[in-house]
Amino acid sequence: MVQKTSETKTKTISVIIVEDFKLTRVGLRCALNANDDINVVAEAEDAVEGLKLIEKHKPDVILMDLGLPGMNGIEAMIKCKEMMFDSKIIALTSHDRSEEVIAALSSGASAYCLKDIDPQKLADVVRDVSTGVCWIDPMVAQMTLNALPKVDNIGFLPNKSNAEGRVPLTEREFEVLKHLVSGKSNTEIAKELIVSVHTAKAHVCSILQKMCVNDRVQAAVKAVKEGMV
Amino acid sequence: MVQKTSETKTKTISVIIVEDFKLTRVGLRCALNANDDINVVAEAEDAVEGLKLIEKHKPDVILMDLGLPGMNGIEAMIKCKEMMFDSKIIALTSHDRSEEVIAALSSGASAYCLKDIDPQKLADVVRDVSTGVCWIDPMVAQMTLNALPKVDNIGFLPNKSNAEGRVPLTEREFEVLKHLVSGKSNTEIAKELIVSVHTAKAHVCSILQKMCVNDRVQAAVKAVKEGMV
DNA sequence: TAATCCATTACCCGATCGTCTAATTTATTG
DNA sequence: CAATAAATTAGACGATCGGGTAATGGATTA
Repeated sequence: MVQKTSETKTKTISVIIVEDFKLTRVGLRCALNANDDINVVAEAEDAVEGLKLIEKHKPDVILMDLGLPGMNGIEAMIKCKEMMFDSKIIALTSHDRSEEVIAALSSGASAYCLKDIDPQKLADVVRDVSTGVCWIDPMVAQMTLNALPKVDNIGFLPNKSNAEGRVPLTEREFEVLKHLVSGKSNTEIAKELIVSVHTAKAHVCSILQKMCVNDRVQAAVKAVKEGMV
Repeated sequence: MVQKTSETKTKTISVIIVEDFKLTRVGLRCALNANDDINVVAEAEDAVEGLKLIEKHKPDVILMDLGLPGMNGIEAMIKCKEMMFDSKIIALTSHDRSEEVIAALSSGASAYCLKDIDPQKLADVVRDVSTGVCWIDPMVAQMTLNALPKVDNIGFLPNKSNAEGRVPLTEREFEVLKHLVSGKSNTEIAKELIVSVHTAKAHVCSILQKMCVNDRVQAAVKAVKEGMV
């Protein structure tokens, strides 16, 4: 039994595998289940089935093959992000085409692994990703970094009033924020959370103050840009 | 003595630390040298000294603080990349400003760590990065991924009912959209563009329809996510 | 136990929003 | 020239928003 080195949490990480090749699927499951802190809770051989299982199990991590029949992995990830779980997605493929890598990572994947990855390394990635880390395979890391907008700005003075005075949102407020970002009105948010409109408004007000913005549009934009949701 | 889990190489990873705070420097060195596969070969307290040491030792991995006195970490990394060693750089900072993260990663860093990282985790990152992995701290992972060009813009998805049925915005509408994304009210937008509120409202209405959204929040989020602004 | 934070609900009020209809002017294109 | 699209302005409507203030119950913490 293999143990983690750095992580100290003991919580089991639930994983769903979406992969069309049965053999690969079995391989992935075995490799991951060999770790007692990782538990493969379901498997799917296509995106549609995968999405159902994801909605049902709300796993911590999703292993998503990109070359799926029918709906491909990219589309699946986009739909996956529309459902509002915070499952982390690992894109798994044998391709190293730049467009596919960028497409995957910009569509919801937090990690990109090539299929020749060492099984034990994959387990490490699953752990990393479950904590929110972005992990990109060496073979495609450079092309990904190259795709980032270049910054000519050599104006980096430590004027960060940002991280300092930041007041953290409560869990409930985060829920509200997610709905807010999706464009819901206070009434709709209230309906979603099964509370009164007054409550929703109160949360929104609190969010605006904590995020130091004047209205919900600024809050939504800031949330998206800073990856809060 | 801590051992790696996944990696099987036995080669020692040489590391150079560039960090102005002596205390942090000592902490980093101790944390890393506690691993027998990692060897801190040199330390510098500013970028100039760091570059000299890097040229001399050609380390596998460079731990680069971004907030250095004099030449900052970003500049140092750019100069570092001009020398053509394949040293991998880990940007180390306590800031989580989006611009700084993107700047670092697009200027040569393969990894971005916040300084509150678990020391043992940092050793894992050093190992990962030495193999070419791109590793990004959970706190800033999402904002980095958001900075990648969107799928729609790279035409990965062949179907795209989106790109086809999409009605293009006029120039004026784009102007309005930018202000809208920045959280301005119709009145403020009107003032900016030196038109009446009615005009601003008309444009916004038109934008909402063309973008197939119900309100300005959805428009703003969509605009940001799709990199329209 | 007292204090504090959070979630919840409620009411009020002015400001803003989104949609509608309708009109004028300018520019471009057929 | 005629037609079309874009930009502009206007008034009016109901819906929604954001900011106050205030109260209650539950949970956690000092």
